[in-house]
Amino acid sequence: MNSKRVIFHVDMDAFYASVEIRENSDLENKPVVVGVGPNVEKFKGVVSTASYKAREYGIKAGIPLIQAYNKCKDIVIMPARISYYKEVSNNIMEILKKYSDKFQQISIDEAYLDVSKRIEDYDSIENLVNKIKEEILNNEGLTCSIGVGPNKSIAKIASGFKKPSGVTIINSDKIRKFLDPLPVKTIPGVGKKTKKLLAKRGIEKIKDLIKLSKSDLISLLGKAGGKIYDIAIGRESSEVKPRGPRKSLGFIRSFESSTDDIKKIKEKIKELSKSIIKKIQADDFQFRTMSIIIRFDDFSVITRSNSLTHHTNDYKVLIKNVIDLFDKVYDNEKRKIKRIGVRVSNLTKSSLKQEILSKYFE
DNA sequence: GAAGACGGCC
DNA sequence: GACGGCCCGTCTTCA
Repeated sequence: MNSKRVIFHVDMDAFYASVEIRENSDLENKPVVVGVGPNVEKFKGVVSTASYKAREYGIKAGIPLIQAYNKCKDIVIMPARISYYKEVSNNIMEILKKYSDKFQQISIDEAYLDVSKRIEDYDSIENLVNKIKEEILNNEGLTCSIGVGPNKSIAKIASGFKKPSGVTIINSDKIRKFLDPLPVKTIPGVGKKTKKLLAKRGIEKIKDLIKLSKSDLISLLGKAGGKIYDIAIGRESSEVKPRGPRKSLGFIRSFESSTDDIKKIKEKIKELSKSIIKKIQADDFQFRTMSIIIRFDDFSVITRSNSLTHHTNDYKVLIKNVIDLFDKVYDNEKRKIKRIGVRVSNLTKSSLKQEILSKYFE
């Protein structure tokens, strides 16, 4: 019996920015930034993805566009075209599926491949990695980084180790050598907040982290602590499994400047609701829970939600509930609103019941 | 179970 | 100081 797995994590390099550069060769080697927000031309918004050239100036995902501009006056800002990036993504995911026994898409530009059955030795890993990189480059003109490891977490950390267009292969006997010196932040699930919490206790590297027991970490970080521990000791063992159906769907939009104009806000809520219904119906979903998300100009956020007893995909039902939720909140609020969102959850496929029933009657 | 806050990702 | 989301999933809390 050989239960040793070989997992690939494939991660596209600066995906959105790379697609834009592919579409326009003038942008090559320029500090390109894909921006999202209410008016990216006027620097109202944030960086979604920065090209590697832009990163040399300290520009990275999440920072305000105006900050990015201040770091480099030559930046080229491209508004995000998510639906187009999704098309490109689909092409890439089809390539990756072909080369895997089990496949799991994680996000628009990331996936896990379980390739255990296709691998006999180190050389065959290298061959497979190169084949995948080559096909993506030839077909789509894009580069990716690939991490290889005995489990998903190590593969993921490895793919981020050398970028862009990197390949990092971690054999089972090199796990400690690889993980020990890495900062805790490289562990998936450890963000700014967890990093800070650990730093207070002098824990900065993964080798510091594994000095604690699993129960120490759980009492410190809650349930997440257990997962983080397993990853740190190299024993995370979750399966590569196909992505399930989505659990929620929402749209969120910022105003160019904060507003308390109720009419304008409700107009936006209707717009967002309409988009949701359109998408929900196209994908043949129904929902049972509806939420609004409000961000005020002081950056505080509140969400309010409401569940029905049955599923629906009706616009009227959504808009009524969502406007009610908004009215309830905004009655006693004087703060201006910067961003508003609508979200539906508790989704089911409309046709699912029929499918199950028809199976019984076959 | 429902609701709401929160964290992480590109 | 500036500030997103064709952004979602999960954790926590309370009933």
